[in-house]
Amino acid sequence: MINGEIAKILREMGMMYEMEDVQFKPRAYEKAAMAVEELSVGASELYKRGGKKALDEIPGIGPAIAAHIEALLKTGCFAEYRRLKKKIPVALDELVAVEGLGPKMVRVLYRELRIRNLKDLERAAKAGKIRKLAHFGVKSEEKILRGIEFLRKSKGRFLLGTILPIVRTIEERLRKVPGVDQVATAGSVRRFQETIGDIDILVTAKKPEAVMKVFTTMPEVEAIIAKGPTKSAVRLRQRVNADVRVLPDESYGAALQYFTGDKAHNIEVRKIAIKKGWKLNEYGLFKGTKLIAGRTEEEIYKKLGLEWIPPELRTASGEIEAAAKGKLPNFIPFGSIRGDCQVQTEWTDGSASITEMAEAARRAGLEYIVITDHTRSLAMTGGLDEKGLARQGKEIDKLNKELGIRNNGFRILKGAEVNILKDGSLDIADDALAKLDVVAVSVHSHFGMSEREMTERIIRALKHPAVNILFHPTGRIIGRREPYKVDIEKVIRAAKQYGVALEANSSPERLDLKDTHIRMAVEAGAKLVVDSDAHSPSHFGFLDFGVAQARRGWATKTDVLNTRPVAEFLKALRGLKKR
DNA sequence: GCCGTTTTCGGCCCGACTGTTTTCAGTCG
Repeated sequence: MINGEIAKILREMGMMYEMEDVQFKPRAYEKAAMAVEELSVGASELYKRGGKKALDEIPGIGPAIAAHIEALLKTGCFAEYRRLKKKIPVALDELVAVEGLGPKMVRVLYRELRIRNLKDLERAAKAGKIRKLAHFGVKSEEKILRGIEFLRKSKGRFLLGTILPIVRTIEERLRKVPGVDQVATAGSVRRFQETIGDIDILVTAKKPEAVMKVFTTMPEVEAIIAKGPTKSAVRLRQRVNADVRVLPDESYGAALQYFTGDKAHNIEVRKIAIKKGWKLNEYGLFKGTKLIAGRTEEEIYKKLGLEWIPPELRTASGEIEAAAKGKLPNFIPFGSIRGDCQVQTEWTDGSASITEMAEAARRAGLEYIVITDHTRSLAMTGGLDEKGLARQGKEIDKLNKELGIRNNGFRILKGAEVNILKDGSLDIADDALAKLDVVAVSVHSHFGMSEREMTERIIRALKHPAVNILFHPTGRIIGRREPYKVDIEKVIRAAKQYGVALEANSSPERLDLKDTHIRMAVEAGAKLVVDSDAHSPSHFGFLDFGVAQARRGWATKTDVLNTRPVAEFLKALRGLKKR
């Protein structure tokens, strides 16, 4: 059993205790689930090495949950889970995925209407049965139906952020198979799409049988869909399908090109081949029956008169024309972010201390971070007020003195993620904002405003002379929450006018601004920052997702302020205000 | 059920918002 599955069961335990009105256990299980999810090693590995004691030592996991995990690893279940599940036998994860539905409401729906899953829920809602329940009404019934519809739209797609670690593990495993030469994942994963449908892995190897055997017997495999000499397909426990294809060396580049897509891009590229009287398929570029390119992608694009096009750009939105003219811009390189502009700590809803986050950032190759804990009115995170910010500022000064020497000048900057209130004002007083290095603002409430109201609200905040960055400008959460209604073009123009940088948030479930908005911002001459929205030390790894998004938005290094060293970054940020 | 430079027992992050209600439970993150 893998960490994700253990975490899922622990999370479910928490929800079931919540339905039972048990105190404190829900939070304890929730925390334990998070702890397991964030482990950098497999829990089963940990258990194998150090037994139950090793599990107990994980912060957030004590003797009771360690015993549950032990049982999970040994038998796949444990008694308390079985007992609770029997009481309320519903597909909890499925039902609470509906926006606005939580464990308590699920309990009522089961007790009163015997609703066990999404199908039951939809049927009952459509029949008007839900509005008759106590504490439910027409509005909640409508909201449930809207929630189901939204879920259905995003169904079958997975966040790249959740899939990529699995992909890397599988790639590593295949690389170790004797006789294997090259391993790469194509498709939407290689294109760094926000969400992906399945995993396409390409392998060159002398003995395909060995690859297929390893691939179809991996621990992640739930079912084998197909197994042949050159192609196999499996369903993974994460409910995502994965294909592997074994190819001859001379076709590797052609297959990579063919399976990386997207469809529109491939059609355009193949049209160019046809115009030249050639044929392009997954085995190569052919003149008649003669293979003229196929070993690498570069030689295929070159033969077709194109610059090599980075995978994340292959969306048929101008990249082919630019590549034909040799005029692809110098996209912001991966790994070029020097400082992270959005970092939450345990002062609010982050999981680690300022020091831990700084050290993790330094290990990730960064030179500075901006601490941007939430402010006052975001009470659920324990948002900081002016006094809290002042105390945190002192702490940061102290840490900079200590760490500066030890860490070769690594800098921690003072910042905040200040709430934009309903009327566009900020929830922190001006004199406190003046003491910060970086003031970022964002919307966390009143998502239901009209487009005009929301746009005016945000622009009023941008006009505030202390504001440097607008965080997650559209508020979307991929697959879970639609963006709020806002005229993003107007916001971009206002950001440029008032000297505010726009965030390209790298968190795999936000990616906000999204690629098309980034391109609008770049074209409008507004400046950007790419940051991770880190809430725990491992989150600095998200930066690649944001950089990929920025590349797809045609951003170059100069468009992104935090590609600069700390002094230049601060100077550039201030410079925006003076223009 | 977890945790400990206030505690091995007694605390557990605090409040806004929504939709349902005539005073509040549930969700959000």
